[in-house]
Amino acid sequence: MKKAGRPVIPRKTIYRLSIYLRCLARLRENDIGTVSSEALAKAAGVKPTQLRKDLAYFGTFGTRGLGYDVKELSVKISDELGTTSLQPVILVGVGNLGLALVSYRGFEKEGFEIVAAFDAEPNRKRDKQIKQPILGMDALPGFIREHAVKMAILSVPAAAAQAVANQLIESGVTGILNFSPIVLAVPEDVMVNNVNLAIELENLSYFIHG
Amino acid sequence: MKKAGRPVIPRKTIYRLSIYLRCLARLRENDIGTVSSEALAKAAGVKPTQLRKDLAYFGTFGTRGLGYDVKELSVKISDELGTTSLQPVILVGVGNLGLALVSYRGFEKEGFEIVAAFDAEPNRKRDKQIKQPILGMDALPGFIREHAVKMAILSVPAAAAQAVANQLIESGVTGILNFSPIVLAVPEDVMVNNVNLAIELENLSYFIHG
DNA sequence: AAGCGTTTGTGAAAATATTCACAAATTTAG
DNA sequence: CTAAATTTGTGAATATTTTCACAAACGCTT
Repeated sequence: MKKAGRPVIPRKTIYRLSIYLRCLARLRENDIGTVSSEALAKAAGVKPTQLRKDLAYFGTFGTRGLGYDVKELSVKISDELGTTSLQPVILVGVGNLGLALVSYRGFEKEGFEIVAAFDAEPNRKRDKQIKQPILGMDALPGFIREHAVKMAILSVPAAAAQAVANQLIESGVTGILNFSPIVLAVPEDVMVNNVNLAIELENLSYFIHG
Repeated sequence: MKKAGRPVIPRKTIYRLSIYLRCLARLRENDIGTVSSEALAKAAGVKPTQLRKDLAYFGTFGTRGLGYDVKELSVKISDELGTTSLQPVILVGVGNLGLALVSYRGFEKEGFEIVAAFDAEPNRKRDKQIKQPILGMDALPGFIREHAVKMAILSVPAAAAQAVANQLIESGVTGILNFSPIVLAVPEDVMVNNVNLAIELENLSYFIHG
């Protein structure tokens, strides 16, 4: 969470930048060259002023009276997010969900590649063939160090999550996308993003019923 | 997002209530009868004052000098979230991810049941047997109305997402858990929770590299 | 029952985030 | 070239969320 030198960009803004990037990609597919903050904001589901403020955190890219160049803005946001180079990612916990995530196409399209998967039972019979190797947990530390892996997807059962997270961190992982339904305790310099599907549903449930 | 009810509880608080509920469940499993806001907050990864403020939105449940009764607080939060009764949920889009979600055990444990799945190609060969029926899209409106389904999980390709969402809404769905990587346009009274895995990774990537 | 130590509940303050309002810059039309 | 029409960028104003600070309430011990 340290960002020496440059302005510190709020986490929420970073989230929205990712959304803008996707909207821009669609505009590009439709051969649209320029877009106003109003149009882009609408596509992203935010207010135009918010979009402009978000961009203002790291530069000024628009042309007054005209809008933004779609291609240029894409590149600038991409640069800022650091998504220009392919990131190696590993996945730990090849159960139901893990198996689906490994073969999820959405990742590679966005510059991430799951290079290997790990599981306590690597040889267990699984419903699906995947192109990545499934390795045992003993191979984890070596692999992380050897391939300089910084990011991991954690989809192990709740009971094992903290222990596995500790292993990951000790071996050098600093970013964890956590699908386990527990709150991980991690050092300050390690970033955890939680995705808890049950909570998302519960949340929906609340707001639709009152 | 508008809430006509008397106690307007922020969305973020609702999120955290779900987290507290899970922490309390673990305390219960360990036969712990009471817990202080400090201990519970630590388990949930928040500050004690935030926990107390969150609870204050809908009541006062603690005993000064002692803390909270684990069982009682669980019930109170559960009541507030409305998770006490089993909610029927449908899933649309039985691809890679959809298939995993249908068989994900985390949902039922939390009071949700995926009662049916729908897909444009219901009879396509799939890697996995599931207990729910996979129906064609033509059966969607009828099913929703007949079973009074209010919540849906949307895991169709981006290109189809908006059209399917429209169908869902027209048939009576008011809460959508959206896994498609696009921003859905929906009426005010429909709630959408987005889960975008690529964005989560991108977000991580940003914060670990700086 | 009185005093001590603990922990809640909550107004007030601080920190963040969003929205407004409008000048400045630029395009487009005539 | 000039004027009208857009649309950005941003300081100021709001709104929201988090944190602080501390009185009040309770259990426990003696």
